[in-house]
Amino acid sequence: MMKIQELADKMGLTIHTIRFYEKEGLLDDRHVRRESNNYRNYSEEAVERLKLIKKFQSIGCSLAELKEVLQEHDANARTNQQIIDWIQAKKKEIESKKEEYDQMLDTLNKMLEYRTLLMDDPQTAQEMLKTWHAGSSV
Amino acid sequence: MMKIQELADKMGLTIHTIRFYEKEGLLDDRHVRRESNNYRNYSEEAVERLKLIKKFQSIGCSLAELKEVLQEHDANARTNQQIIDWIQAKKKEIESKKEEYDQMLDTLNKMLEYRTLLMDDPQTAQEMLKTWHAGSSV
DNA sequence: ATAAACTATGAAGTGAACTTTATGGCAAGC
DNA sequence: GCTTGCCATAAAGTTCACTTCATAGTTTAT
Repeated sequence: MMKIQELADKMGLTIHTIRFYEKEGLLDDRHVRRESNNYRNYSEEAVERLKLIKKFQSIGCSLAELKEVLQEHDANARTNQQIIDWIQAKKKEIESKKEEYDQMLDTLNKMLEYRTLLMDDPQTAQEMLKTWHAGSSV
Repeated sequence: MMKIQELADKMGLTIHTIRFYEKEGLLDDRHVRRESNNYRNYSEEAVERLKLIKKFQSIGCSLAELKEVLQEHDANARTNQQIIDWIQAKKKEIESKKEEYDQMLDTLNKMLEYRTLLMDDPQTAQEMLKTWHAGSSV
């Protein structure tokens, strides 16, 4: 049984964040109870809960999504196949975000190519601009 | 010379966004002037300006960063070498974000491996859990 | 002439995940 | 018994890039 600051230190969170999670319904009375003085009192399960929250955050879950996932986790409501499907959907989500970054990198590489050429061979660089039809420089 | 809705249509933006950009200092009187009725009047330079804004947004620039970049662009204040350095810094920024996503994918792949095994060979999956020391399931 | 459509302004709202502020009740040490 | 420090709550603030709202002046079409 520990108080909020102890849990915060243990988990590398602030006490504000922990209270915030509780307000958002990510913790319930398996994790927090009140002492006679109204102070919050956390069980070991709270530690595991916060680890789980961190794990799901680390795979790109929003708190809203996390709340759903945790509710189903608590209720043991999903079959293994459903979980597999969910993981694969999450993978696609992240892969498509990665592709966005790849496009940014493509653009940046083109800019870099142009700028590098501009140092070494300004004439050819000029040609490049026309080819690209890149109106306002790069 | 065009009015705001025409520019918005041409650029695929809303009139609100265009006014917002002006308020943020991304457009100046080379791009917008006022008619006698106080309506905004946009030049062709405005079109180019918005294209430039879109280009920089597409490589992951915030509006704040964009503002800086545009000011220096307007003043012709950066050498080619400085621009090259900037592009490379931007690339690193984006690559590190990509790495975060790679880590998420790693985790998801491990989860998937475990869950798949759990369907095919529950016993071995149990072993896996112990090896991972993954406290609260995966 | 009147309604519809476009323009203007400033302020407030959105969403996500916290953080900060304001205010005040307990507790531990000296 | 007084200060220091931890605990409590509710509400507001933060960041970003817009969007929405409320209100009102202007222009165009019928």
